[in-house]
Amino acid sequence: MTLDTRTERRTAPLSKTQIVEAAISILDREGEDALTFRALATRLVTGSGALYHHVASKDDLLAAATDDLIAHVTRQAASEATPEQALRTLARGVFDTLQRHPWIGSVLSRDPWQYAVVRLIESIGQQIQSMGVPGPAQFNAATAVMSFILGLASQHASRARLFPPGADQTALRDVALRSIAARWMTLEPSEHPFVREVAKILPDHDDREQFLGGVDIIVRGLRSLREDAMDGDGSDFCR
Amino acid sequence: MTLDTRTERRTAPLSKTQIVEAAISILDREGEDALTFRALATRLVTGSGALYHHVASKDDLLAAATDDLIAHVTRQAASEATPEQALRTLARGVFDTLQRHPWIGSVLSRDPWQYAVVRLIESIGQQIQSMGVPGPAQFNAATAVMSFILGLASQHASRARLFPPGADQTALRDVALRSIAARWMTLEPSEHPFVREVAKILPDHDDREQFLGGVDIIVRGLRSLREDAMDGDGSDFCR
DNA sequence: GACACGAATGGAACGCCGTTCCAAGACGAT
DNA sequence: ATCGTCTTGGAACGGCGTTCCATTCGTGTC
Repeated sequence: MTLDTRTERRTAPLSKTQIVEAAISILDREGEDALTFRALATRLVTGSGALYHHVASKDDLLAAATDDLIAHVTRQAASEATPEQALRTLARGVFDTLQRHPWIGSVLSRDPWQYAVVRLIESIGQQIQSMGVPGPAQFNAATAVMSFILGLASQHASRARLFPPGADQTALRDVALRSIAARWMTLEPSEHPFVREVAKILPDHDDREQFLGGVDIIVRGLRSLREDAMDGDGSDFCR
Repeated sequence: MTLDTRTERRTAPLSKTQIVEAAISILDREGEDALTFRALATRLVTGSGALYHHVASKDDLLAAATDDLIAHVTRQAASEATPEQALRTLARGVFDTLQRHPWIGSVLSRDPWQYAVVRLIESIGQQIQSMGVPGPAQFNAATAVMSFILGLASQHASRARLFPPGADQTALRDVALRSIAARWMTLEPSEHPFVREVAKILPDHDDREQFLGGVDIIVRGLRSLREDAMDGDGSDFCR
């Protein structure tokens, strides 16, 4: 018997870029959980099986989408005057990209060897080299910065899981922070002096400022590392 | 009609601690993916439905398991002489715990407001206060350290996903690192000078040393922060 | 001691997922 | 025109977290 219910075949062929773009759009507009091969197939007016001819797996798809966006960030950082500036630009760029596409956080922290991460390490490492961090410490320093960024990434990822896109993000964030601060205030005071102190300023804090504050601490640490190395060379400026 | 196939009811009652312990044991011995409510029910000789009377969801279960283990780490750090020592002990403790129970990494990075994370922030924050970091910067500093630790956590989590437990971990790690280094060496040299340099030392590096190196950088940054604040008080020692 | 009733139990069922399979169309080379 | 290869898309598979619910146990009340 013939299947007369079979739908028409598409005329224009599918392509990986096309699929990746559709995936990014779904992720941005409907959140991480909304990206399924069924949903993607519906949006591209095809079947889920067809997608597997262009994309090896869901992880492959997510890695490709993430790499697209991270590549854009590292390109920006490459054109800064001083290495410290470049490092800050890179950090800011990652922050803003995570803000706009928070699902990237999940992907970045899923596999530290994916190309998007290699891109970031390369970019960070080049700046650390130019900063004059001594050779053997360069790798440590670069991975420390990378770890810090990945930590940020996972925070953004769970923020996105908490409030999927659509609603007024800033309002939701405000409510959520207030409720967390309230919960923290109910904790045993003698065991949680710090957290209870923090709870007071939590609702008013600025994520971005806080992140850049962290970057500043690390940059200071790197400077200190370099100066200690220079001390060894007899170039102690403080004497 | 009566169902004669129905199995016997258990005599000793279930409890949340019992369930959490069984979950930890499965996670440690068979890996993250092996923990399913079906597997857990089989191991505890019960049905999956019964578990939901003691545990709200899988996330709840994972959070409870993680909190158990993290609480142990923060308790250790609390009894150190100097705050810098305590910070290092905390970091070392987290590292070693992640090494033994790498699935914790996934859980920690899933939800930054779970109690295990609050425990860590409190512990970090107390040390940062004693270090004399100026008030307004304390929160930034604590979350920076937390971010760094979460970054480490996510790296461990994906290591665990890469090689589920059972096999010879160190041998597998060695092979994996060598293959990654080899892949990095095939990258376009002009665009990846740093990563290709790193590839040479990658197979021989020590994760733990590297992590502690990162902690050192951050501690240096914190010292620098404190000294700048003291400068403002006229206590500049370098003049 | 009989009874009622809430809590605990455990197995079946639901809805969804990523992935695989494969019959059927499209199309270039011969 | 015919064949072989690549692409398509829908159905099917196995497994997941979770929900549902008939059954059973333990306990307080009369």
